[in-house]
Amino acid sequence: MSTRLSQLFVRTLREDPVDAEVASHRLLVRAGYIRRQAPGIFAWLPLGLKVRAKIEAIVRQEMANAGAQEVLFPALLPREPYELTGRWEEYGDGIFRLKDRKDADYLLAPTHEEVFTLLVKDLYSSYKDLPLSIFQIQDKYRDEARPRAGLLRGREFSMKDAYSFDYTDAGLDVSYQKQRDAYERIFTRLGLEYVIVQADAGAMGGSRSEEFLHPTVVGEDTFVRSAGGYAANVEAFTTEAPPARSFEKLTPAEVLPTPDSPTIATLVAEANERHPRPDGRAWTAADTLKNIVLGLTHLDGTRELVVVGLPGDRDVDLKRAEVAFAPADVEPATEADFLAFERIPDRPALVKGYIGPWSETGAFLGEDSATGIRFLTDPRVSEGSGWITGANLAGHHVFGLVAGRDFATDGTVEVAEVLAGDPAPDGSGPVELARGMEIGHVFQLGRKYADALGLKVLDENGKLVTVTMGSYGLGVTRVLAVIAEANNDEKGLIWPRNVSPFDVHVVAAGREEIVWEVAEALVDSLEGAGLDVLFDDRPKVSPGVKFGDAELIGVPVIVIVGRSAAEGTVEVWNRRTGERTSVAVGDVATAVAAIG
RNA sequence: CGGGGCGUAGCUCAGCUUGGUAGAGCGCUCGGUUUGGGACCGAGAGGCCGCAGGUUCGAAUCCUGUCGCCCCGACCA
Repeated sequence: MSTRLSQLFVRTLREDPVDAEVASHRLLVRAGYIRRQAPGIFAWLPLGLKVRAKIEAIVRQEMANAGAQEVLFPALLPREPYELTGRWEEYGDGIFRLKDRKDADYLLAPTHEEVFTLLVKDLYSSYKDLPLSIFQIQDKYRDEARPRAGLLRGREFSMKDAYSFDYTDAGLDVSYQKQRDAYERIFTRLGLEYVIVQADAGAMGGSRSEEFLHPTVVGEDTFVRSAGGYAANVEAFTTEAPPARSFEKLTPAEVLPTPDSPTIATLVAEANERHPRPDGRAWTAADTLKNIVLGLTHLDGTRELVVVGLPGDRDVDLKRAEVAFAPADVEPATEADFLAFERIPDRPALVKGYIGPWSETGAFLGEDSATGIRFLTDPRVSEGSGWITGANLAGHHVFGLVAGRDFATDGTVEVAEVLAGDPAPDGSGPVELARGMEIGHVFQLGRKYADALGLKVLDENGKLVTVTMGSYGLGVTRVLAVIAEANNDEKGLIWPRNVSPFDVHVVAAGREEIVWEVAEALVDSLEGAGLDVLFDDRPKVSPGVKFGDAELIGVPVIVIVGRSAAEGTVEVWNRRTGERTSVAVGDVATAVAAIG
């Protein structure tokens, strides 16, 4: 096949579009792959569609390898299935809803678990039909609060979503592994670096969940990884508790005056000045126990105050807190929360800046304490660890307060921020923090949807069993953007060969008749060799413009037919390395094939 | 939802402070000259200056309101 640039529906832009910040967005628009229609919604031009189709082809091959069959659901769906699982409400403002002429509710599907489940229920009723894996490549619609970065977070995006159906947990493990393997092959073929991180399975009720993240500074997720191979989303990171220590040699706790020390920084300074450590080492923030009051809003609307205690050198990571307290909503306690607490009879006052689990009159925090406020601590607050913390008395802290001896907790909680250098929970060394973009997610859903929608089959014993499911998402248009993000330079895009819109970009540079004759013949022969050729045949366009467009469009191999055409040679230009070599016309196909 | 910025030609922008009825570059059309790194000359097409009120003899410009967009944050399977 070949396409003449003079005929291709495209217009490249000389300047960067003003609304594009990240490289992939900027370049895909500039090079004429996509055009914005509305925030987070894009039209696809021929170049963009060709790349998209190549990515889809790779995905389809690997889905077939994994034994999944392709189906296609509409993007426009009725309300009922989503009503059955509660997601019509749960999604809130996150979905596009619409009504038909009879005032019936519809939505543009944000994801398709429900209808996949219902279709299987419709067709299958025996264990003999399982396992089953089916998938589609379909557009999803989410009314994002803030679409950003072009294709990286859109309101309309293409996703490959696969679902597996098994009637045993062991079967689900096998199906899950097949998809997981397929993802590894897909991203490897696409040349995309990826890290598989443990994800939070949380509110979805699943048992196993892993995300494929592509490390990139424009990524939206923060994850951690260790040199020893541990990787996890920060939401899923767990902290190893130090071993319990004996209390025996520890000195008793002591209340000391610390006026004007409502913050950790002032407390540490004051402690070092007025109450230096007996061993001569300086107090640090990590020696203090910071007690943060959080306000939880439970699903039934009730409000609960919770205090979390964590080492003073760490802040609460609200994303981790959301996971820890799911499904409740979490926010720092508000003034209204403190006022409401004050109005409860027979409760001691919370002294801001001096809150702690212990007071001279007994336990202050915890379900069985004077306040009755639930008190959870970071795993580092292990039995036998000693702390400086608030004495619930303005201007006073208690020093040497020992967990398990002087105060008790209602349990541990993972809400502290993760810092670079923290030890990985599997002992594989200290972790580093990195940014990543989620490009795939494999997820053992378990029986949540099958339960809600009544998907059961008869097993070998003639008993009805609920099917267990997995869901496996891969953002096709996001992957396209991520590839563009990872493969460009200041001149434009540089596609990997197997997703490039064309195999080779032939540029005719020069006005001599011979240039055009040689170029035409070359295009024919490359086509004959099975290559998909983009031919810049524009007659009155200067070479500089053609070279610039070729670099912008990003086909990895460019062939320049120009001043040496008469001698039967052309230049083969490796877009990625910039290297240009003179090649006899007859050897071009071989030279092109040699460039990955 | 909070913070910041911006709406003038297809694109990137100037003009607004100090009101006088629309500009540049690129792109596009026609003619000619050019042709290995975004050429040049000449002639053109193209804008309800986001929208609605108001002030004024007169508003892109001043005032009020409104809508929209972009960026950062919150949120997000």
